[in-house]
Amino acid sequence: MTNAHIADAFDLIGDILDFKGENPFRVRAYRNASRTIRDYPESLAAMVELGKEKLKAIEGIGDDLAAKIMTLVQTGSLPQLEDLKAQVPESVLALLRIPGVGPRKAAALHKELGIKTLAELKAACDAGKVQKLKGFGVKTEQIILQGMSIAEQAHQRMYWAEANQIVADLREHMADCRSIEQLEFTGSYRRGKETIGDLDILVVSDDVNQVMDRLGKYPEITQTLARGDTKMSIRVASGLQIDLRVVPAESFGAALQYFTGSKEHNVILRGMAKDKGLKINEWGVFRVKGDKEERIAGASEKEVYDTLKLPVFPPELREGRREFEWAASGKLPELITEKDIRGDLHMHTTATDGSASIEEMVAAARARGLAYIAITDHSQRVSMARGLNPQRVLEQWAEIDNIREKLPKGFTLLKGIECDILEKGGMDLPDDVLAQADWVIASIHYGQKQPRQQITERILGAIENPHVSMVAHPTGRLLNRREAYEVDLDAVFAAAKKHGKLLELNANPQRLDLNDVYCAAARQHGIPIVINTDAHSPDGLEMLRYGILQARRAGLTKDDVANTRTWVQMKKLVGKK
DNA sequence: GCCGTTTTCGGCCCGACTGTTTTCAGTCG
Repeated sequence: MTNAHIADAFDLIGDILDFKGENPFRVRAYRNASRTIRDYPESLAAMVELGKEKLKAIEGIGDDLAAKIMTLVQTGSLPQLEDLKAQVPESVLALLRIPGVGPRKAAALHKELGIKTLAELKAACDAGKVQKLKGFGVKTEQIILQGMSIAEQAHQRMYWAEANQIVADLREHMADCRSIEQLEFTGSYRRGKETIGDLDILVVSDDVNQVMDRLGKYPEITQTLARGDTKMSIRVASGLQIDLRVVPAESFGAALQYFTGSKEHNVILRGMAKDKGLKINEWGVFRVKGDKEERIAGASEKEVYDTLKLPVFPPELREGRREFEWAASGKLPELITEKDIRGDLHMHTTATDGSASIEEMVAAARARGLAYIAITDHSQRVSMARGLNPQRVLEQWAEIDNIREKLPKGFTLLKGIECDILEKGGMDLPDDVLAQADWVIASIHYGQKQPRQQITERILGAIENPHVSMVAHPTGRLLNRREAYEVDLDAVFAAAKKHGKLLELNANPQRLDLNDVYCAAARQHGIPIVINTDAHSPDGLEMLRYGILQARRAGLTKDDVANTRTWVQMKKLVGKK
C-alpha cells in the first residue's frame, strides 16, 4: 500500500461526502489529509507498524484518520469507503469535474433527474430538462453542455515549458497596452509547477477596460468566460483558461501574493494573520478593530509577509508543505540557482539517438559556461536507438581521448554510458567495460510493467554494482503520458545511502523525474541529487532550467545537488579514483 | 474531521462573478 493509494482513498471519500452535501470542513479534512499523505516523504505503510501515535504526529491526521489509515494498510480496504461507494455510484462523481457544476448542482441533477452518467446528463440537457430545475436556467444548461465538451477533450495540464511559451507570447501581446504599469504571471506558473492548469495574469492599470479589451483581442481567444469590474476570464484554442485581474498599485503586492498561492499556502498565511487580528485579502493587509479595518500593507509582497514577520518565500516553496516550519526555525533553504550548476552528466550524441557530435555537445556546454560534461549514450539493449555494444562504446571512449587533447584546461570531457538495467536484472555491459568509464548511469527502459518487487530488485542490483554512480530518471514517469513504474523508493533511498550512489533529477520537462516530493525525500535521506538535461541536441542543454525549478520546489540547496561541485569533488563523492 | 496559550467546543481564508434571484446561492480560484 503506497501513500498514493491511501491518498486516493481519502480523495474519493472527500468527493463522495462533498457530493452528499456533508459539512464542507469535513470534506476539506479528507482532502487536506490526502494531499499531505501524497506529499509525505516517508511510507505510511511502514509507519503503521510503529503505531497510531506516529501517524497522528502528521499534520492534519487525527485519531479518526489515523485509525482509517491503519485499517486500510492492514486489511487493504476501508468499510466506510465501501459504504459510501454503495450509496453514490462512482460515475456520478464525474459530474463534479464539469466546470460550473459543484456539489449542489450535481446532487440536484442526480436527485431530481436521476442522472448517473455524463451521457445521461448530456441527453437531459439536449431535451431541455435541466433548465427547468429549480436554481437552473437556460444559461446554466448551456454552461453545462460547454463544460462537458471541455471535459471530453481529455483536457490535460500543460507542461510548464509550454506554458512558458504562451506567457512570452501574451507578454508581447499585452505590451501594446499603454495603461499597464505592472504585469506579472502568477499562479502555478510562477510557482514553477511541472504542469499548469490555467494561466493567471495580474496587472496594475488605471484603465481596466483598456486592459480587458486588449486581452479580448488576443488572437488565440475562443471564448470570453467572464468579464467584471476587476476580473476577466478567457479560453484559448488549446483549451487553456486565462484569468486576468486588474488591481491598483497599492494592492499589487497583496494581489501578487494572493494569486501566486498556493491555496494551501494562503490558507495557512491567513490563519496566522487572523490570530494576530489581521486580515489578508488580495487588496491588502488590514488591522481589524471591531468593525473597523485599517489598511497596513499591500504594495509589495515584502510588505505583506513583513506584517507577519515572515520572509518573502520563493514562489516555488509556497505549497503549504514545510515552508512555514522552516521559516519559524530560521531554516528556510537557500534554493539552488541555474548558475550553481557546473556540469551536466547525461547527454546523447549521434552515436545513438542524439542529433549532434561529441564536439558539438562540448561546444554547446562550453558556451553555457559548464566546466564538465559526460557523454552518456545508450547501451546495446536500447536497439531502437542503436545502443552501443562493448566494442562501439570502447571506440567512442577512444575518440573522447582524442578530443580531450584538443580541449583547453578547465574543461573536462568524461567517458560515460547510460547503461540499461536488463529485464532479468544485471547491467547491459560487462563489468570490465564499465570499469573503464569515468561515469556510469544505470537506467530502466524496458520491463517497466514488471511487479514492484522485481523492478525494485533490478534497481537495487544496479546500485550495488561498484561501477554505477547514479540511477537516471528513477521512476520512469512521463508527465501526462505514463505513470511511474512500481518501485519501492524507500528501499532505493536506503540502498543509495548505503552504497554512496546518486539519484537523478532529469530536467526534461516531460520527465522531471525524480519529482519534487521525492527530491525532498532524498534530501532528507542525505542523498545528493544530480540535475541532468538528458540532452539529445545542443539546444537540449537549455532544459536545465526546468530541472532547477523542480529542484527549488523540493527545497534543494546548492549543497544538496551533486553537480554544483567540481568534477574532482564529484569523483570523491562517488568514490572514484 | 482537525485543532487548541481564546484548548474538548466552535471555529475552520476570502472575495469576484454569474445566474437566477429580488437579496443570494453556487462555483471558482
